[in-house]
Amino acid sequence: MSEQTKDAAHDHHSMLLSQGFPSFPTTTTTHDHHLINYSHYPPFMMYHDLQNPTTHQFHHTHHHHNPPHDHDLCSLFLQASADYITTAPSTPFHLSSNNCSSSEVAVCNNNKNWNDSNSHEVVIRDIAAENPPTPNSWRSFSSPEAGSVDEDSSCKGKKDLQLEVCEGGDIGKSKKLKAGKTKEEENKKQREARFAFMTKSEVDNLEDGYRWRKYGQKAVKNSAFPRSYYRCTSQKCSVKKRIERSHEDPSVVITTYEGQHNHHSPATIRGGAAAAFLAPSLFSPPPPAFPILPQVDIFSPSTAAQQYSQQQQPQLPDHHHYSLFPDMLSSFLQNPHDP
DNA sequence: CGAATTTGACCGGCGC
DNA sequence: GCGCCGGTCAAATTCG
Repeated sequence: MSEQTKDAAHDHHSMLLSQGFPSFPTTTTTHDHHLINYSHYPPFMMYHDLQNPTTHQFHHTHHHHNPPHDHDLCSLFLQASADYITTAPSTPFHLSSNNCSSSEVAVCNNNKNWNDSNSHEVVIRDIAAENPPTPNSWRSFSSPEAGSVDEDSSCKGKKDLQLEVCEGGDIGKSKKLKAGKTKEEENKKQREARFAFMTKSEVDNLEDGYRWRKYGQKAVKNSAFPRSYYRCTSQKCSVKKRIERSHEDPSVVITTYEGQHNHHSPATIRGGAAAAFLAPSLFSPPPPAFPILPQVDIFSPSTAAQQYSQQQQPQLPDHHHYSLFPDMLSSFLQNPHDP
C-alpha cells in the first residue's frame, strides 16, 4: 500500500474521531483497495474505500441482537442509516434493481444522491411476499422529511406497505399467520433472524471482525456465481452467513447473516488491524470491546434514545446526523442472551 | 499434522 | 409420488 493511501486512512480516521466516532476500526486490504471496517459498532458497518474515496459502503449488522420488532424502530433504524451515510460525501450506493436471491431482506439507498437532497429513502426488499423476486418486491420507506420518490423507482406508490426487516422475527410471523397458517405450522419451522445486505466490492468475503469456517457451496439457479455458506468458528455460536455475488451486477456482493453471536468480535478484542499502520496514538490505550451502555428496551426506541443521551451525549458531536446513531447502537449492543 | 476448504451426497420442504 | 431446490454433512483434499 502506498504512503498516500496510509495518509488517507489516517486522515479519514482522524476526521471520524473528531466527529465522535469510535476509534478502533479494523481494516481489510486487497489489491489496491483499503477498507476501514467499523463492524465493531453494530448495527452500523461501514467500509470506506480509500482508493476510491467517493465510494462508501455501509452495512447494517443485525447479528449482534434481535432485529427490531416494531415498525417505528424499523423506521428509526433505517433513518439512522440514511443519516449516517449522509454525513460523508459519497456517490449513491446504487442497488435498486438487484435480485438478492434467497436473502430475506436487503437494505440500501435507492438511486439517491445523498448530497443533493436532505430526503432519505431506504429500500427494503421482502422476498417472502413474492416469489420469484421481482423489482417490485422492493419496498420503500421514506423518512418524515423525505422528498419525492425517484421517478424511476419501482417502489413508487408503495409507501403504505409495512416494513419487514427480517425473517424469524415477530413481524414476519404475524404476516405468515395472516396468510392463513396455524401457530403449530408456524412453530414447526423457527428460523433464526436473518439480515441481508449488499455491498459493491471486489472481495466476496468482507472482513467483519468474526472468524468463519466455510461449510458448503452451491450453485445458484440462474446465476454464474456460487453461494458460499459459512459458520462462525466460535464454540457454541451458531451464527451463519451466506455470501453470493449478484448475477445482475457482479460488482455487488450479497451477504446474509443468520442468528446472533453469543460472543464479541475477536477482532475487537485483539484491537483490530488498523493499529498496524495508523498512528499508534490513535489506538492507545486499547479501548474496551464495547462501550458500556444501559440496558434498553428495543421496543421503545424513544426510551432508548433518552437513556443513551443521558450517558453518552457529551461524547458525541453536536450534529443532528448522529442523533439516531447512539440509539440504534445501544439497542443492538445489548443482547439478553449473552453469558 | 491439524485446520480449513472443497465438493458430491444427502435431506427436507415445496410445488406440481 | 416425484423432481427441484436450498441447505447441510462429511470424506477427501489442500493449506499453513
